[in-house]
Order: sequence, then C-alpha cells, then structure tokens
Amino acid sequence: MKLYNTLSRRVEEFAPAGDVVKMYVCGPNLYAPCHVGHAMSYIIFDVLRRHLEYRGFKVKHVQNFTDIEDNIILRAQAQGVSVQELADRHVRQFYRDMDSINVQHAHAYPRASEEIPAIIEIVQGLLASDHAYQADGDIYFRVRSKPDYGKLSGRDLDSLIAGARVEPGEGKEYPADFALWKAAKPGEPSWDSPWGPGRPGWHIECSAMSLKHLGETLDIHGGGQDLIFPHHENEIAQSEAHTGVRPFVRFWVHNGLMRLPESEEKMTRHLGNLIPIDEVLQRWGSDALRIFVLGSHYRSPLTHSEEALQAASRAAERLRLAAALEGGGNEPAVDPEPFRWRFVEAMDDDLNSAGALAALFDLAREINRGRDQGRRTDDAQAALRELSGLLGLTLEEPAGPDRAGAGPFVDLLVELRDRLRAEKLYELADDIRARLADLGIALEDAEGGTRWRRRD
RNA sequence: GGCGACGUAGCCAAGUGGUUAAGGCAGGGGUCUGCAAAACCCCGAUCGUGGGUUCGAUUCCCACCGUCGCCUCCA
Repeated sequence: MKLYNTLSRRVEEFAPAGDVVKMYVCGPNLYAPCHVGHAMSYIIFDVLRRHLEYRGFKVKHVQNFTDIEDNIILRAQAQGVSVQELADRHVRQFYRDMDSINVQHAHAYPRASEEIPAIIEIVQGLLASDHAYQADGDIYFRVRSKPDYGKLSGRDLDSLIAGARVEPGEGKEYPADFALWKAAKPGEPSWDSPWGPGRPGWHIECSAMSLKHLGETLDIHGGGQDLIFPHHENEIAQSEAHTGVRPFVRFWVHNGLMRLPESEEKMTRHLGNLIPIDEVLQRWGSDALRIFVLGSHYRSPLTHSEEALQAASRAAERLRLAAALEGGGNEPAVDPEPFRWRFVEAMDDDLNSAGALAALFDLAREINRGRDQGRRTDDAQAALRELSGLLGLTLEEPAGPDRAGAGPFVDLLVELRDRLRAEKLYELADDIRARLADLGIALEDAEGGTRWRRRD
C-alpha cells in the first residue's frame, strides 16, 4: 500500500523492512482522561493496523503511556493522590474508552515509569558519545551534535532560535538543547541514577520503549501532527545518536487534529476545549464516531460538530440496515467483489477511508436494490459486514444506556398498535407512532411485521 | 517573523490535466404504504479571487484573500 511519510513529505510505497510491521504509536499522557481528539488518532491507527493485517502483514503494535512528566506530577499533588494512583485511574479509563470505540489493543503498553533502567542506559550512552552533557544534575541532549537535526519538522537551528520561543534554560549550552534527565526537585517522584536522584525528560521514554519492544528501526511511528516538533524530532536525534542506526523510523505517520467549531483551535487538554469520549459515545455510538472520523482524510484537521455526528449517525444506520435486513430471493446474487475491490484500492491509497466508505455505501445501495428485485443478498451482506469491520464498524445498534429496559414496553405498545391497525383505528395507531417518535423510537410497518429502533 | 496545510453543491467530504467532479447528511419530486417510515428511482457544483503555463486546469506555477497547525505542554 501507499502511505504518506512526514519525513519525505511524499506518498511512498509501504512495506515492512522485515517480516513484521513494527508500529509504534504515541499514547496519552496520563494526567487526565482522553478526549475525542485522542479517539480520532487511535481510531486512525487502529484502521491502519487492521488494513495492514487484511493485506497480509503481521503487525506488532506498541503504544506507550506517559506517566512521568510535569503535568501529571502537578495534577497528582493538586488532588492529593500519588502519581501512580492518578496514572492507574486513567489507564483503566483508557482501556474502557478503547473498548467502547472498538480499538484493538496494542500488543504492549509500556509505561515510562517502568522503563527507567532502559532510559538510564541510553542517557549514559549519549553522555559517553558526547551527544549529551551534564549540568547541575540535569542532562541535556546536544542538538548541534546532530547535523541533520530538524529534518523531520523541516526547520534549521537558526530559525528555531530566531523564533525566540526557545527558552534559554539554566545550564543549557545552547537554547535548543533539550532535557534527557532532570534532577529531582523536592516532593517529586524520582529514581536513582548515576547523576543522583531524578526523572527522565519527556522525549527519551519513547526512544527507550520503542528500542526495547520493537528494535532499532521502526517501520511506522505514529501520532498527532502536534507531536512532529519537538517530540518526534527529538526522538530521532536521540535514537539515531544512541544506536548509530539510521533511520530510526522508516515511515512517520501523523494524523490531523480535531478542533471545535467555536474556537477553531485544536482540541487539547491544557486549553480545556475538549469533549470526553463517553459523551460522544452515549449520544451517537461508536459507529457514528468512526464514520465521522473516517469520512475525511486522516491527515486533514476535523471540526467536531453536532451536525456532522448526526449525519454520521444516520449514515451508520443506513449501513446497519442494509447489512441486517432480510429478504431477497433466489434471483442471481448480488456480487460484492467490485465493491471490495474499490474499498481495498482506496485503503491502499494512503488510507483513503472516505473513498472506502463511499464504496461501502454503494454496496449498501446495491444490496437494497437487489433485495427489492428478489435477488440473493447474503454474500453481499457478509461482505458489507466484513469490510465494515476493517473500519472497526460494528453495525450494531448503539446501546443507548439511558433507555435500557424500555424494550419490553415498546414491544407492548407496538403490539397494541398492531391490533388497533387491524381494527383500522388508524388515528390512535398513528398517535402512538408519533408519540414514540418523540421519545426517539422509530416504527416501520414492514411486510413481516412492525420493526422499531432507536433514533435521535 | 520562520516552516507547513487547507479553501470542492445548504452542511460534511473524496477525487482528477481533457468523456457524465465519489459518497454521506439535509432538501424537492416520484414508486411502495391505510398514512408514514425504511428502501428504490429522479433532481443540485462556472471546484476561494486574480493572473500564468498548456491545444486544454478544479487539478501544475505565482500573487492575493480567508482559515488552521507547528515553532511552548499537546493525539
């Protein structure tokens, strides 16, 4: 398949270097719960993984948790709990969120706090090779020791410094140097090291964890576009300086960011302009969220909106009904293969999920048409379910937990209404239908009997 | 200020140097239905503005306008 590589700024033909695709995706900082922006990113990499597997590649997927860092330490102190406790709480929430949006679990979820020895080893190596230096117990990476520093984000050191946003920093030799290890301050969690008690800087954890779990060269390293600089730039510098192996990553893949219509700024936790994952799920369901996300290209920014989710929700219903409704007959079967071909071709083209979805909707129409014509549709419906699954769609009705338990009562009303209709008491029957519609229950009088389903 | 991305029908959004510019949602008409719904059929785009390259550009180049991202924690 073809995949855009941030490093080359081009779409390239993708294949793993070995027999397994080594894929590392930057995970969340555990200082707060994830929001739909995270969901967007993890859905996209989930779909990338599913497609690679469909294409016959074996994928090893690793995602980290950041559980040492300024924000999480501050939050824990503010809430009067340990960093560990706060992190654990958000890890549990993370797994619930991933399950609810049908994201396949990674094969490993390393945590920074559990990889300290590996981190220390790398820092030692960088010190020994003069790529790093010590200043008051802090260790900094010497950015000027890497002539190609800036190659991922497309910037040179002069313009970085001229940008004036770089903090000169206490003991730094050079303003753009970044911390590998920070000396402990009072009250902070710390670990023993050859340089005294301290904790790792932010970027080094990913270098250590990817090296340990996947090796010196990754096939794919993913994350949001906001991580390109400085995080991923610094990872490259550290990792390549440490191992001497180039490239650290063969394909850098970055997703566009989600934003809110009011602010038109990206959604991010420190701005507080965010929407929790479960809020979207409870209202619209997982399939609607995925159709919303996958309906545009993964590298484009996406604006969160009620209208877009509403539209995606209706679209999900369309696919669900096409896959589920029975009928048809023994006329020649509907052939799903042309649609499968279109689907795969779109996905192969830099993960064009919008094009793949379009193929799915066309297949749905073909199924519906075939059913009207008395043709066999079971194979086509099976294909629709299978291909939907490659996008992580369940084609199941959203749970709607607030109405749980209402089912039997709706059944009762529907049954009573059917008797009214049999008596031709249409006014009453229509009134029941209208009142149920107000409550979010849609009725359909089909030949085999009345169907009902939830609808906003 | 530096680097980068985007601007396609009412809304969301693919895509292509040249036959009819995907798909979803919303809307209008029709078929079906007791009436609806679902489904099916039909209907909508001078592709931000102005130049340029070309036999021909929405697609390539330049300028401008607008929006956004990174340059600081960030998916």
